[in-house]
Amino acid sequence: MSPIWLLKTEPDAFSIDDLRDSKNATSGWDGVRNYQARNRLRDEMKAGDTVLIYHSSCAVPAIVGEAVVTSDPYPDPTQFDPASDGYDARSRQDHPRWYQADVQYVCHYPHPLTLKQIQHHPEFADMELVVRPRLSVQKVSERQLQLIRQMCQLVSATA
DNA sequence: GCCAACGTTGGC
DNA sequence: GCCAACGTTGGC
Repeated sequence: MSPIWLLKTEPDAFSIDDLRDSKNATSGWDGVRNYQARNRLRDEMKAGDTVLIYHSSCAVPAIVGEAVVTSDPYPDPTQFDPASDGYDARSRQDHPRWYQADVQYVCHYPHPLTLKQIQHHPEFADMELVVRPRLSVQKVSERQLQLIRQMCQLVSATA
């Protein structure tokens, strides 16, 4: 079974609204600069995978909606761009260090699931968001996905 | 803005 | 390969 992903983003930098408003409602999920997150993205992410979008470092940290992976992983071009925050002088064109995948907007949740709700619900006690909050590419179980959709009053997403 | 957690770097 | 110093993340 393909994994369900939770991708963290700071809405001040790139929010789910920004994703929705991107061309074709699709954007490369660039800027992952952590090896564990990179390994997951590069080695396990596949086109068609379901994505939950999480807003961090903001007034109300929460899972705010869904997206879908629309490409297999490929090298993050910002690592080669000296003008980019994501620039990495150690990256070589023939040996990229950082990867990304394309992600397409699916929906906003009518009622985002706040971190506070997640922390207080026993079903989410073993969620990576709770146990390893800093990892920026997380996995969510099918059971947790269904519960998240229920709690956000979205029974079925059109993915 | 603070600070705890934790990932990365680099000297040895 | 160890580990201290340092940098970053992200909730509060």
